[in-house]
Amino acid sequence: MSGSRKTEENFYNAHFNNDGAYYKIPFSRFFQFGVSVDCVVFGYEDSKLKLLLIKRGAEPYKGDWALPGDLVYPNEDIEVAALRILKDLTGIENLFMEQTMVYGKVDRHPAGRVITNGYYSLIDIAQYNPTAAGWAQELFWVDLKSLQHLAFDHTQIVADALKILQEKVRRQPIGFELLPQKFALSDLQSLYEAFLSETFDKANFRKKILSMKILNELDEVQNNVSHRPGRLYSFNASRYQQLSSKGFSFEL
Amino acid sequence: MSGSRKTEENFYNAHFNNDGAYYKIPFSRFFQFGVSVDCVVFGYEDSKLKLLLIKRGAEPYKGDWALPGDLVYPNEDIEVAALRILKDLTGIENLFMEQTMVYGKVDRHPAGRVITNGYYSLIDIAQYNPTAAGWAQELFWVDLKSLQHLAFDHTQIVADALKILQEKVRRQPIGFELLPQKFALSDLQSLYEAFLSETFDKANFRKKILSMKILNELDEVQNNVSHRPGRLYSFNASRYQQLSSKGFSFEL
DNA sequence: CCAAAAGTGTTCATTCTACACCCATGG
DNA sequence: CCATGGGTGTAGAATGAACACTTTTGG
Repeated sequence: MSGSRKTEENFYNAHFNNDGAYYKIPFSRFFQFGVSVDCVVFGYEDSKLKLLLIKRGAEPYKGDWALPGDLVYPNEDIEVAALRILKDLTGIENLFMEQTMVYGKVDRHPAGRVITNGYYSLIDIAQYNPTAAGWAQELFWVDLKSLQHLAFDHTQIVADALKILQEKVRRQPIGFELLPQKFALSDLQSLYEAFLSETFDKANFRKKILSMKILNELDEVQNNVSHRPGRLYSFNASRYQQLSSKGFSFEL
Repeated sequence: MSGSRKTEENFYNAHFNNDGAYYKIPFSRFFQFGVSVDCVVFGYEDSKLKLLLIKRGAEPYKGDWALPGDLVYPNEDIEVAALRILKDLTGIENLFMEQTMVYGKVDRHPAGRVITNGYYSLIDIAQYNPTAAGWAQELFWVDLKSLQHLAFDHTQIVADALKILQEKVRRQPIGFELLPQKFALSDLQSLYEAFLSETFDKANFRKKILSMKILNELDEVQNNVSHRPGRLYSFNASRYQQLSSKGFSFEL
C-alpha cells in the first residue's frame, strides 16, 4: 500500500459504506489481518511428479490433508516465514522457494481474515527426508495425478503453482533441481515428460538439450540397468549463468 | 495459511524465540497485519510507455510521488479493493487488473506491519481521463524511461511489474489494450518496440502478426498523416479465444 | 541371439532474418 | 517530384519434426 492517512488522532478517512462519503475510522481497525504462507513442495521420484502434504493435527480442518502452511509472525519477513514454517512442519530446510500468488478472499479462513502467500519449491525426493513435526500429524508424498480435495483453498493454490511452474520449467533450467547431481539424458527427458504431460522425440530432445551446452559430460555411465547404460551428465550452473548473461535463454 | 492451532483458550503454540521451544501465544497477536494494494497502471501515448503516479497528500511520504495504493478494508476482497482504491484515487474504473507479487518486509511501512499486493493494468491513455481524488493531491502520467525514486518500496514494485508484463506481453495479446479500437500495424509495432525496448523488422513483424489471424482487416485507413495512409485493423478477441482453445499460442 | 534402451544421421518442412524493392499520399 | 512511411517478395539460414538405423549392454 501506501495510503495511510494517519491523522494525529489516529483516525483514517475511508468510505466503508457504499454511499461514497468518507468516515473517520480508527486506524487500528485496518490492522486486523492475519498473514500466512502455504508451501507447495514438488518432488520427483519413479518418473512421477509428487506433492508434499501433511495431515493437519490442528483446527480448523483437523485431520484433513493440506499444504504445509502456517501464520506469519508479526515481526517476521514473509520469505523467512516460508522457510521457517516448512522446517517446523516437515524438517526440510535449505531449499529455494519462490512466491506464486496471494489468496485473500474474505471468507477463506474460518478463524478470521487471513490472507495467504503461496510459495513453491522443487526437490529431488531422494535427497531429503521430511518427517511430520510441529502440529503436522502425518506427512505424505502424493502423486499429483491422484490428488484429492485439500483443506482451505489449497486445491486452488496447488493448481496455480503447477501452472506457474509448468511455464517456468520451460524457460528456465529449474528442472535439474529434481534430479540427482548425475543423471542420464533419458532421466531428464522423463522428468520433462512427467512435468509437462507431453512426450518428446528422443533424438530431438537430446539434440536440443546438448546444443545448449549447459551440461557437463561425465566419464560415468548408469549402472544396474539391464540394457546399454546411458552416459551421465551434470548441470553446469555457472556456464548457464554465463550464457544467459549473454542473451541465451533456455527454452524447452 | 492454514495452520491455525486455535485452542479453546484462544492460544496458539508457536516458537517466537530461536530456542526451538514452543510458547503459548495469544491468537490475537497474529492478527496485527495491515494489507494494502498498490496499482501499477501502465499507459501508452506518443509511442511511449507511461506510468500513472499520484502525489501523496497523506502521511507517510506526504508530497512524494507514489503508486495509487491504499489499505484494504477488513471485510473486503483484495481484488475488489484494488479496483476500489484505484477508483477512489484516480477516478479510473472498469479495467482489468492482475496480481504481480506481494511485498512483506517487516519495515517496509513506517506506520506498522503492512504487506502490500502489487496489481497491474494496461490502458490506452486516450480512452481514460484520470483525475486526482481522495487523498491524492495530484496525478501524473510519467514516462517510464525517466522514473524518479518513489515512496515506500514502490520503485521495486514497478520494476517487478514491468518485468512480469514484458514476459506476458510476448505470450498473450494484451498489448492491444493499450491501443485504440482501430489501429495501423505500425502503431502496433511501435507499441511493442516501446514495451520491449527492441526493434523489429517491419516486413517480418507484419507477416508474423497477420499470420496469426487474430486481427480484423477494416475498410478504413489512417487519416491526417502526411504519407501513404496505413490500413486499420481491430483485434478479434473471440477469434483469439477460439484459436487458443485449439492450441494456438500468441508469441511475439 | 534377443530385448531394450542408448545414441546418431538424414530428410523434409517450417519458420526466421535480412534486405531490396515498389506503392500511395501530402506538400 | 520528393520525402515519408506503407506494403510485399524472395533467398538463404536456422530450426523443428519424423523416422530409420546402428550400438551396447544384460540375460
